[in-house]
Amino acid sequence: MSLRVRFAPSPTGNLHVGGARTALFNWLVARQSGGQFILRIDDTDRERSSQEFLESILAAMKWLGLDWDEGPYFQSQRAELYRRDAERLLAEDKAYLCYCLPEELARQREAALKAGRPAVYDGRCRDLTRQDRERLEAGGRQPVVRLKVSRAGETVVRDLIRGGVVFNNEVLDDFIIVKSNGMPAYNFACVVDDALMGITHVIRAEEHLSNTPRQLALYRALGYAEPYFAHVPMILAPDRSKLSKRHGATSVEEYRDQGYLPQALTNYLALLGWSPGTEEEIIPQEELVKRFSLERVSLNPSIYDLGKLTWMNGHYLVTVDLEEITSRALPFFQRQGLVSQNPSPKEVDYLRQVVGLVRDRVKTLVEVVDAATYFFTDDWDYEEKGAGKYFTSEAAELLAQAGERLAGVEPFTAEAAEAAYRQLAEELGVKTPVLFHPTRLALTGRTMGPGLFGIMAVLGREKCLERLSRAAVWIRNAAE
RNA sequence: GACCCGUUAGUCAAGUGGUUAAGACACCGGUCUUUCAAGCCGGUAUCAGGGGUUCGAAUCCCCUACGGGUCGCCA
Repeated sequence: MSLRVRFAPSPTGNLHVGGARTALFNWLVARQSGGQFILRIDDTDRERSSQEFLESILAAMKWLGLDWDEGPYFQSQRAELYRRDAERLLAEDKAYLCYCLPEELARQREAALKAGRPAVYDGRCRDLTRQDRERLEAGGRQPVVRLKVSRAGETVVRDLIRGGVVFNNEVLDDFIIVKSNGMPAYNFACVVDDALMGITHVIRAEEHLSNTPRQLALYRALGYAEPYFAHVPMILAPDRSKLSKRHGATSVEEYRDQGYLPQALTNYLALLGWSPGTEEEIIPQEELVKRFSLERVSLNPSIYDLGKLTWMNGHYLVTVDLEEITSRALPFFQRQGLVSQNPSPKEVDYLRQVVGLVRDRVKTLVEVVDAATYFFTDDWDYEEKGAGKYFTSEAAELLAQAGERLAGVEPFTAEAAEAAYRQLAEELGVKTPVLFHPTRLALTGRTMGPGLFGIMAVLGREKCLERLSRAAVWIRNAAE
């Protein structure tokens, strides 16, 4: 039988980096084994689920290249399935109706916690008579369904990552499987779906490990085959707390919008909690598919390190096809109004040259834009410190001469411009930096950036001459 | 509080009884250079603590400490 795994987010928030990693691990296992990756939406919480979050999760999955073979299935549309199994459990006397009110339960729980007893439900509704039930229902109470759970013995969770995890069944109680509004509770819906969908490996975050004995009890009560489990460690914030908003971006879409590449996020996330066992760090998705294994997933939670992600992003920024980087960068330029909404092929070609020039000195697509604004607009000032240092009256003369020299360069290429510049420096008896620095400032307004002659070639002769003379004028004005 | 999982440098981590305890990010230095990066070369820094077991422990066992998770009619 082929392997079947699933990712089951609940649409109550955006796709979190932790969720994304869980999805990635599932996807890798499926792709590696030729099995199926199923997407299920756990939307039984009607209050908190929203269409907006659903779309955002789907978009993030697609952006990461995590395609699914089946689904998305929606738990909200599978009520019949849960009802059928709940009724079966009731009929087989493996479950019962409970009329306790949430407030009563909360009070009991609190008291138990305070007294140092395990906070388990005492099973007081287990033996309600028909008369009891009728009386309570007449009083307007809507029952929940609870599973009868034996508290004898122990339950062993066979986990592919941590081996057997033993739980004393004392910690269990008759937990709720159907809420009073008729919706299935998480553990129940999850087990019914996983079983009915033929899920063979449940790969999920470690926070679910403590829930697993409950789910196992359900598999057994329902007579369903148990899957393999693999609980992957959590991803923590730098202060070792749960990753949250106050630690910065947490959702995949935020990273996308901040100019991170899916290649980088995928690679980084794969290495958070998993290691190939070799010295490699840069492992693209296709390679991950071949190399990934649950056995090599680590047991300890890992801390999210934005710095390393950023480094990796910088790496992918220069190694991924220029064509792809350009098209990913385009919306960032458009957002700044530097490139039109429907760019002509000529504009795109220009953009490609610009991106090619600046991409190896920045880390994100946002930085690509920041590093390249002067290619698209003349609306900037000279960097103050640089102007003080390089825009001397002598420089004005040099820039004027450089302009004259550039005017005659044919064809106007980076190589030809450089040759002309070096020759000019020699003729004037100045060291090349003396000529280069003011030129860079004149052309870009900045003291740092890509190779000077590459800039010239992309900018074009006309623009260069214009900016050179503009700088010369500026210097003379400043001198007065 | 109870239960479960965990603990190798600031961070990600390799390591499965005998290693000079890999590698990467970050940091520091050097090199290259028209600038800034990148690249290249080099450096600082790690086995939570305590007991065992053993000729020998980062590796096996126990305790403590610390961190995380669960204990919801959230998922």
